[in-house]
Amino acid sequence: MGINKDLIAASSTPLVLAILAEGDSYGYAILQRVRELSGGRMEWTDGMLYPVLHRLERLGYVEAKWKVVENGRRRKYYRITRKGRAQLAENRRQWQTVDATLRGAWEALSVKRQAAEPAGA
Amino acid sequence: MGINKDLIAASSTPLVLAILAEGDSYGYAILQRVRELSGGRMEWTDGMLYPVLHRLERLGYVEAKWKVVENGRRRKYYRITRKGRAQLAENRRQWQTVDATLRGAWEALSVKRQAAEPAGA
DNA sequence: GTATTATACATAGCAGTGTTAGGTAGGTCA
DNA sequence: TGACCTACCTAACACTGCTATGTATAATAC
Repeated sequence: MGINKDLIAASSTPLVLAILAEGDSYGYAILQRVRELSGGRMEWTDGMLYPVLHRLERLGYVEAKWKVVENGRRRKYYRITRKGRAQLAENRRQWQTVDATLRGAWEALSVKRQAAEPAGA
Repeated sequence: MGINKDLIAASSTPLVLAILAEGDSYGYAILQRVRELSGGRMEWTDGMLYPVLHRLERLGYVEAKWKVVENGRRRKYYRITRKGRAQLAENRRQWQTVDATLRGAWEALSVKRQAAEPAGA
């Protein structure tokens, strides 16, 4: 069911940056957006997201600003920086490289399987 | 240039298992196969691969056997187990879930960009 | 009025894992 | 003799997600 830890680690930065590239957002809303984008198949915990946001801020990929919403509740809004957009593009390129490699490996398997069982064995 | 650490971590298990599902292999050859499958874009170090192989063995996903080749050199061949094949299928499913989510996020961005710059601005 | 849930942020300690660097050893070729 | 490739292994380090916990306010339910 759940997505394993390494995959979460690999996807958290590009996914958060991509969500912020859509527009400024804050922690809680980002969690919901991830659930939405994944069709409910990815469920991030807030305990893992906030450290990610802090790291992105420390690296200069995002900037944070406190805001008070109508209902009096305070939110920390994050905005992607120019540097963050460059990082997003780089992350995306790397992901696609690895994805192409994995697909190649899986393809090699199915080709092999077909060769071993010719004509609907 | 290089692929970042988290992506390596996320892809190492499914990639090694997929390579072994093609047929038994050993450390050095696996490194070459990764380079080949990625078109030279992924370069694993042996220092990261051997711990991965040992972990997969500890988890019961692969079995190892020493062999002596014609030239007298010894190699440790790895074979994927039934449990390893199940893990490979699960890893593949998870990867595709995350990949679909990321592609959705990128797609949302390009749609947004087109809306902001209509008719070739 | 009070308990529960949802919103909203944050941190501490634990465990897993890639990186860097180094070590062992045999074969090939100039 | 030296350089390079093959072939395996490990240790110390740094990073980071996970789990658990804490704080606080608003909305909802009882």
